[in-house]
Parts: sequence; C-alpha cells; structure tokens
Amino acid sequence: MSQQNYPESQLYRIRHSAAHIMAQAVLEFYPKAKYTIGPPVENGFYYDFELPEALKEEDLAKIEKRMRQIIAGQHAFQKRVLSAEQARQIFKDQPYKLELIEGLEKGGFDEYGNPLDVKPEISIYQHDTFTDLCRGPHVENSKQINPSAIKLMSIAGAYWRGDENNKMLTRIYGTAWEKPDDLKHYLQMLEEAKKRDHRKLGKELDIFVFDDEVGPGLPLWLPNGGIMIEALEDLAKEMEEDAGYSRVRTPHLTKEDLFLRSGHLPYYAESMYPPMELEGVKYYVKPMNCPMHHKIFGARPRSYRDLPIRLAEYGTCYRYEKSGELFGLMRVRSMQMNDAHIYCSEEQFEQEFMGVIDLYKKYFDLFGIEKFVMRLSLHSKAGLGKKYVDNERLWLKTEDMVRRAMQNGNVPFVEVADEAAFYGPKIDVQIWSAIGREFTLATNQVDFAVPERFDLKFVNSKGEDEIPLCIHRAPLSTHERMIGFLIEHYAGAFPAWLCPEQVRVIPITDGQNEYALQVAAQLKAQGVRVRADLGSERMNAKIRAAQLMKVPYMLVLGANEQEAGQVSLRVRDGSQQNNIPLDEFIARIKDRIARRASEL
RNA sequence: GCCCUCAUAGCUCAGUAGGUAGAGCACACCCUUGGUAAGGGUGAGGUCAUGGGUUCAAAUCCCAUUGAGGGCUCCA
Repeated sequence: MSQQNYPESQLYRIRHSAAHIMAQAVLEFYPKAKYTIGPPVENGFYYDFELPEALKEEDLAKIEKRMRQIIAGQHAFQKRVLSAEQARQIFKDQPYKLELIEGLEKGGFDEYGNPLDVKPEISIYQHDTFTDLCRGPHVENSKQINPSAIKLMSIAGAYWRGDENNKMLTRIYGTAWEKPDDLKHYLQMLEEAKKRDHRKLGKELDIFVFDDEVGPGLPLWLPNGGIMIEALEDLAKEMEEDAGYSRVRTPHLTKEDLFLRSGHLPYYAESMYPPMELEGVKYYVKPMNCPMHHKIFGARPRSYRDLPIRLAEYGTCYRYEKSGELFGLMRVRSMQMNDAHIYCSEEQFEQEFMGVIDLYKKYFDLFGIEKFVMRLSLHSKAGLGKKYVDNERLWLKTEDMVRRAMQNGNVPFVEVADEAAFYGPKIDVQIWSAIGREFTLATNQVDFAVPERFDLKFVNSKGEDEIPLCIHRAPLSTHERMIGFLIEHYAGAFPAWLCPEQVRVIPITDGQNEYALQVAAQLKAQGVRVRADLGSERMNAKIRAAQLMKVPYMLVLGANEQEAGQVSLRVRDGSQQNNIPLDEFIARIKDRIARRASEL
C-alpha cells in the first residue's frame, strides 16, 4: 500500500473537507441532528450522525445536490485553536462533541480514539455556517473541491466509537477525487470488482448454492465445487505427507466436557451451536478440531524422541456466526478446515513454526498469490482474562518467540494488537475480497495454554515430564474461504488442475460425434476431466458456451481431424493450435495437470 | 445481533396512476451439418419469497416473518 503519505495528501484534504460539507448539508436538512465524527477513509470519507428520523437512500441525492451548492459558494476553511472551555461553549448542544472534547482534554487519544504521545491541542474548523471540532487538515477553500468528482455512496449503521453496546448512528459514505475522471475510474473499478465477486461467479460456474431450507451460511457444493475440494485435498495431502504430517479423523460431535476442559466454552460459547442433550449428557457440534487432536496426542505416552508430532485433518466444523456476519463463502457456518496441530518442544518451536510459514509460501507461489500481508496478531492487556488467557508473562514470551522466528526467517510482517487467539499469538495471512473486504485466509498460531489443560506431556531427555507447545495451523484456510478467495483470485479462470472441467470436446458436425466420444473416452481413461458437447448447436455456439464456463482446453474436431487422428486445440485465452496428434495433446495436458502448472 | 436497501420463470431483468404477469438466455422438440464467442422455428415454466391486513380488486399499498445485499460489531 502506497498510502503512507495519504494523510498529508491533497486528496485527503479534499475528502476531509467534503465530509464537513456533507455534515453541513445534513444539518441543514435535519437541524436536530447530532453530529459525531467524519474522517477520510481509503476511497472517500464518511460522517456519522444521530438523526431524528431514518435516512433513506433517496435522500442522498438531495444532500449531494446541496453539497455542490455549498462547494460553489467558495467558502474558506478556517482553523482556530481554543481552550476546552471555549469548545464546550460552541458545542454545548452536541453531546458527542462534548464527549470528544472531554477525551481530548484528558489526552492520550485523538478524536478517533487512536493513541497519541502528546496531549493534543483543541481546534475547530469553520466554513460557511458549519463549525466542527477538528484538527484538520483541510483545503483552504471549497473551490479546491471539484463538485463533479464527489458522490455519496451509501447509508450504513455504525456504533458510536465502534462499540456494539453504544447507540447505533447513521453513517453516510461518500467518495471524492481530484478530477471527475478519477471518480469515473473508481466507479468503473467497483463495477469490474463485482464481476469477479465469488458469489456471482460461484453461481455462474455452478460451484455452490445456498438454499433457504438448508439455512444461511450452510453452502451446498455442486459437483463442480466437489471437484475443486478434492483437488485441494489432494494438494494438501501431498504437501503434508512431504512435511511429515500424519492424517487423523475425528467426529463432528463431542460431549460438553471436552470444550469445558479446552476452555472454549467460556470464551467461545457465543459462536457455538447450542448443545443437544440426550440421556442427560450434553453434546456440542465442534467449532474447531483442536481438542480432539489434543486427545489423540494424549492417548499414548510420548517421548521427546517422538516429537514433533504433526496431526492433520480436513475437519468439518460448525460455528454460529451472527446472521449479519455471513458473507458468501468467505464467512459461513459450516466449514471444512485445512487443520493441523503440531506438538513440539520449545527448542523445536522456531523450526516447526517456520516450517509452516514455508508451507504457506509454497502454496502462495503455486497459486500466484501476491497481495497479502502477514500479521503478527498480539494480545491486549485490556482483554486479559476476558478474551485472553490471563498470563502476561507467557504472552510476552511467546509473542517474542514468533517475532524472532519471523525476523530470523526474513519474512516481512506487521504487528497488530488485540487480534490474538485466546490461547496465544499468531501469524495471520490477510487478504482482500473482490469488493475490498479484508479476511484472514490462513493462520499459524502458538498455543501455550491449552496443552496444559489437557494434561499433555512428553518425557524429555532427562526423564522428566514436559508440557509441549502446540502450533495450530491452517495454510489452506477452510475449503469455503479458500475456494471463495480462489474464485476471485482467478476470476473463475482456474488453472487446469483445479478446473472442474478440463477439456471440452466439440465436434463440428454430428458426423464427428463418434470420434468426439472416442477422444473424450481416451482422455477420461487418462484421468482427464472431459465432456463431449454433442448438442445440435453450431460449433460457434458450443465454443461460446465452453468459454463462458472458462473451460481451459477446447478440442474442435472436424472431418480433417477425424481422418488424421488429430485434434485442433483452442485454449481458453483464445489462441489456437491446429492438427495436434491426439497422443501429443494427452501427454501435454497430463504434464500440465501433474505439475499443477499455471500456464495452459 | 444492529442500521439501511432489496426479493417477479433455472439465470439476468421489464412490469409507478392497484384491474389476477412479460422479454432475453438456459431447457425440450423440429429444421439446419456448420471450422474457432450466440443459425432458425415451436413449446414447456411463475399460487410475483412466506403469512396476515387495507380494497369490489394487490406483483403493485400497510404490517410481520424468512432470505439476500451494503455497512457496523464479530471472525478461518
């Protein structure tokens, strides 16, 4: 992200000032509105209001129109520094502003709640009839905003100070650019992004569906999705076998006792489906596989000679995500996780942890994933005991172990507080969906707490019992999120090894139907996923159909090919190679698939 | 869960002064036998998400429920 200088840029000023102008317009329409904060954001700005009545989408047009009038007034933006007392006078009818002033007076945080080293001065910005508590910066004059380069985008709800216990405010999102062309490009880009949205492509490519009677967040994988899942599992199986993992299998249900012991119930109960009770025993559907793997580790006495023990499973889990949190395949309620738990000694930790990072890299190279950020997710003192295991010393120790391992391995990462698992710090791989929403794709976590609760131990070289560390990892995420991501990453044009249908055979006339079936049968015998299109459409229409389904290889067969035992190849990119001997094509496609090649 | 928006045929969508539904694609059948992104014809398909209400009359207006979308909160 080259946004380092964003807060100093003219664009930032334009957006910040546009936010003020929008607030002025809103206050003119709703004089009783209370206004809160309105910062620039990545592609625009927003402002949060408490309004006396619900704002409708159609109201945006009139607000936008009024904004253009205000801009045309060529108003200067003037800053004034003042005392807290003076500020309180000015905003005496604005409770949110008074709360902000109080915070500024106390120091330590700016008006958005970000920590500050020095106590901030209190300043206001004024233009036309509107005055806001604000540290700036702004444009000098509203004429520096191009009225044809702004647009109000949407209305949303947002909790005051981002806390769901607070009142929900009305947020208006807008976008603003230096030139009208920039706005146009931005809007076009949004349209393009929608085309690769996995929810749209997933439907078009017959990969998955949701059904009202099955339930929200519970995807049904269609045959094409099933093939992709198996391709990913084959990949994971190979890679994990090479990396010394053992595969295990565990049930979807367990008694309550297991989650009481693991500590998940108090921390995690909200995200779990409620228990079912039979013969006086409560059972839960599992939201994660860890406790079962711990039980497998603990099922036998372990020696330091056995370590590290790496237990892998594509485990199916169920999490009760709140209804508004569901998002296509990216956030679901049933998921199959590329899970594994590595039990190791402290001395083995760095090598094992970085072994997982290496696995990430291999996968990301294979998929050509370049836009991601590795995030060291740390605990927060404020959440100790509530969200996190209450042991500051072990938090600091394990966080430092991860930090040093990453540094020694020269792997770039960022650190973010208050994002850890309840049992330890982790490296999360952050990616962005087509429409720009951020997700954790893969994760690599340290657990310094739960092994002890499960009484897990191994006998060390001195003959003493020692508690192992546990690494939780999911490089291929869940099938749901991974496939959701891959659909968008490839815009549906998957490499051949992942494609549900790898070859479409297209006879030119029905005189070649027989030959087409023969060719398809030969490919199928070699393990290639192939379909012969014997419909009564013209060849052109069949090619179009195959292109729309993003089939990588089309074999066009006419009388010439049939006579010579050849095929004419049309590749998904539109290129053609005529008169290839069938054997040669089979050898070539088998090679591409076996190598999981990205080229076609 | 909360705020806003939305819900018409398998898909994409028309249907605003309330008068019991329409197109294209896909599908089926017939004709067409064609060289690299749509050949032609015919036909089948919807109790307009569900449940209430207003009205002589509701896809259309009102309420509730369910589901979806944009955000917030929360997370693989």
